[in-house]
Amino acid sequence: MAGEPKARTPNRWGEGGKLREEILLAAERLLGETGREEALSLRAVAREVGIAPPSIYLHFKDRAELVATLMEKAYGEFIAELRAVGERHPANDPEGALRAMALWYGRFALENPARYRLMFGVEQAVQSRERFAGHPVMKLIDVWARAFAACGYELEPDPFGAPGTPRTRSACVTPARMSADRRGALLWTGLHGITTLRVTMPVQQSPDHLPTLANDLVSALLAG
Amino acid sequence: MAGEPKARTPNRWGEGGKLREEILLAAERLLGETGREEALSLRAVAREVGIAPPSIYLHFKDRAELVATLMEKAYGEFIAELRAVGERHPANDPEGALRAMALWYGRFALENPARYRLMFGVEQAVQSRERFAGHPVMKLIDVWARAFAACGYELEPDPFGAPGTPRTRSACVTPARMSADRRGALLWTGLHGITTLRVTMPVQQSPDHLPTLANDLVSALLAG
DNA sequence: TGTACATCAGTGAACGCGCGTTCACTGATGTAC
DNA sequence: TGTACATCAGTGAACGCGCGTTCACTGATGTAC
Repeated sequence: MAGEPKARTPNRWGEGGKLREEILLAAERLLGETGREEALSLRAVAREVGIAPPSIYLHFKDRAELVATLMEKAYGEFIAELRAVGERHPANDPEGALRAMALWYGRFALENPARYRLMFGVEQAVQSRERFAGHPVMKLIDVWARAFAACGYELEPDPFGAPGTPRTRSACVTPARMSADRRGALLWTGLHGITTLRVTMPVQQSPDHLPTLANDLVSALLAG
Repeated sequence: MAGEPKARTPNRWGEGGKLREEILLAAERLLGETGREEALSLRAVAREVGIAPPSIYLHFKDRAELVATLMEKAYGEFIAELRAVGERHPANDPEGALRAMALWYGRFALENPARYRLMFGVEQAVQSRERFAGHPVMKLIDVWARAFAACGYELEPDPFGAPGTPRTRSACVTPARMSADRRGALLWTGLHGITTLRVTMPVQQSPDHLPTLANDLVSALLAG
């Protein structure tokens, strides 16, 4: 009935690592279907791969380690692609690059909601400052800041240096000219807001809604 | 050891409804602690109230109905309070009202993450158009649009009228002057992005970060 | 060329857990006659 | 004033489920002597 439940033959000696990849791929597949990391169970992954549940423990310490691995993979691929989108634009059109990146970000979030949630969902909240140092999300913040810097705005010296670094007052009150970092943060958070609300609420479904909002947002942040 | 496990005496005749309120309050309390609707179990609620799990079924058809009730309550209170924040401002300072509302929105999200998630979390995604008609979130969209209208921007005629209502081209491409509705949508999504990312990533924890970002966002949207 | 042993890849059965929900019930309070 | 009955508020025990994880194991492949 249910296909071949016990067809699997063990990998050869030294090829045990192949199963690790199979597990990761199956987990990504399931995540794409169910949408929520919390709904991803080891037993479901095992079923998807066609192995016994304990076999997963040959490659991952526990469920948490599997999820962490999925997350790192997702971050790595996402940031690399976002950067690539910007770099594909001619260097003399930094604003176009910014718009293209914003649009790609929005599209990715809408087309891959599960992956997006895996990275930026509340479940994945970074608890401690220590774990945040070196978190891949810092690379993302940097990508946005540099994209604005390319448009002529100034980078802050070291926005993530020592915690409690005193900031000048002009950086806390609305400054005469917002830094590239702050513009980047506003763009990112704005895009995040647009896309997560869009996933949640199917409001104003016209297909050009996302591009329009994203474009308006970039325009607002390129002004002044 | 564990207090009084069977102290409860039944309510009087006609006062069965009291338990319903107790259940809702206990569920809200638990939600505030655990943070995630999915982690809210009927059995945990029953424990919190001090009743047997089946007693919940005297007042709610099933788990889904309990959660739906919690959500409606949260929306009602949230929107009423947001409106009130705006109305407390003098009528000749609509921009100040807008800033106050934006700030209150951000504070609420950060201080009540569980309630916020209950309303705007991805788990609560509105599936169908039918269920969206009359959804409380439309009231929220309206509140923002009217707040911008008070600042002198034009309201769209009927943004949520018949689906597929043809829009003028100038409303889809970046228009010469953005409508109050679109400004409202950008502000809402921007605030949503700022706050959800803030909950997730404790980046740049300086206490005035949220006010500054929110203020910058409002400024950007009041320009032009 | 044989054989004992180590290592590898993977499994079957079981554990204890908390869950949503159903069922038949208990005991107090009201009502009809 | 009594009594049979209806209604109300709530319970105890059980159901079947899927879960993460542990345990002792199987059987094939390599290695030392």
